Amino acid sequence: MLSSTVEDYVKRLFFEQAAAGEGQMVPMGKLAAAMSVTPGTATSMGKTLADLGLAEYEPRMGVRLSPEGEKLALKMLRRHRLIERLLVDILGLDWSEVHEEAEQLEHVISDKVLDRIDALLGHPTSDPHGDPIPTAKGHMAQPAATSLAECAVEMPLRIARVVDQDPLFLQFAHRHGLTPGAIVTVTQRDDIAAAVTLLREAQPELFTLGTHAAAKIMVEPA
Amino acid sequence: MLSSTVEDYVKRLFFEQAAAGEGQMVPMGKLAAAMSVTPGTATSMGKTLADLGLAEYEPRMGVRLSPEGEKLALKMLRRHRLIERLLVDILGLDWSEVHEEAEQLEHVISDKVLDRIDALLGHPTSDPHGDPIPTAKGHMAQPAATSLAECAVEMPLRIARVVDQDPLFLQFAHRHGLTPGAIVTVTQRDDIAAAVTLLREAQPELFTLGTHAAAKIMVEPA
DNA sequence: TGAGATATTTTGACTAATCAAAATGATAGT
DNA sequence: ACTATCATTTTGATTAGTCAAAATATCTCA
Repeated sequence: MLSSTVEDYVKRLFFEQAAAGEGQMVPMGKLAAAMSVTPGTATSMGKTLADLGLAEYEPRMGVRLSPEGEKLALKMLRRHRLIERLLVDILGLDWSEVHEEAEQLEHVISDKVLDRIDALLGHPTSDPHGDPIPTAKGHMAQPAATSLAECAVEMPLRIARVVDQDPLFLQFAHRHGLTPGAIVTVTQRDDIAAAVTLLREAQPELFTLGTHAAAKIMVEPA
Repeated sequence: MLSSTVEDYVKRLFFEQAAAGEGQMVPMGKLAAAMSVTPGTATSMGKTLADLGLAEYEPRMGVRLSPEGEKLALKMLRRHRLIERLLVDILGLDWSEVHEEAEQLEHVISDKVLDRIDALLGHPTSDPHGDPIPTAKGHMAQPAATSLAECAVEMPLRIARVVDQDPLFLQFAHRHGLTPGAIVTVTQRDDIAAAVTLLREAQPELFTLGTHAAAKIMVEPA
């Protein structure tokens, strides 16, 4: 049985590794910062992960998930995202508050219960924020990679994911109809003003938001 | 924030205290046995509970929950039992397997999520085994106290609760229609044979079970 | 009242996860 | 090639929860 601390490190490492790209080693400092822990703690945990066969650790180089570790990370992601869907679709919680809840629940839900949740929800492929849910076998669809800050203009697009867990941002996005599934068209992008103006299918008025916010809203061809 | 270990001790203490009756102190040995822990561990935890204001601890006498502690215990019971209902009614798990699951989940479900579960289930008053669910305010109905091993004969009775968490026993009970809500009539009780014979509303044949098993099935007037 | 049995408490040790701070290694820039 | 800087690792300490085993208190019964 793995501790939930170990599970958290593995999950975080997965994200850091994805950000670093292509099986790069993640430096201990990065991992420490991501886990809000001192560097020494990250080092000792790096060794622990290696002992558990979940990662490779090279002194002064960093850590990298092993195939085992990646499998675990994907399993955690599946749990997390299915739980978020349950909380929103069945229990009616707001999408802005489910991340924190799921963060706790993902460590104690059994495989059996998870399967039931999956079935009850009709085997969903994405969570409330649009993030893809890995399959039970550990396969995850490639998520949309273009944001409103860089997409083509004058072309109808579907919002695929909103990549920010901050409740305030999520509430803002919801208030303005910028949730997964919504269709929008960027009418103008002004690099000097660092702003993006767009037309939302449901509303007649134009809406402008800064590129920093726009970069968090991922789209795909409608 | 209280650790889940503390929550577990408080819950267990609540049961031990109920078994001892009337605000009696629970000896450390009892608590240790109930928690499957050495006596020394129970002693040190007793002091910890006292420090947290959850119990009174008197050396060589035992521990007893404080009003605070009782409130917490009832809260844990509410969580546990509502979660069991969710697992059975919404997720379709078997009543024999939900106890273990709930044992984990009860420590990480937030109050908000619990309220949603309560509402979704329509504010149920008992869990799948028939145990009463305390209200949010901490009030719990008095559970049925007469078992098939001691009830009146030749009188139709409703099964109110089945007091055993062992999956094997629960599966047995279910297989023979001895679940909360079922109507049965004891036709005969044989003290020498240590057996109880009963007629189940749904089935024509008589059914006999030993008093040890019968004592786990609590009934109330139909 | 004293001896033995039994329950409880104490003590010392262990593990996982953490921090602070000291030690060490690597890097880059003159 | 030397040194200043920065990242990493080590070391020693802490906390919660646990055990084993030794010490102590209480109870019972003769």
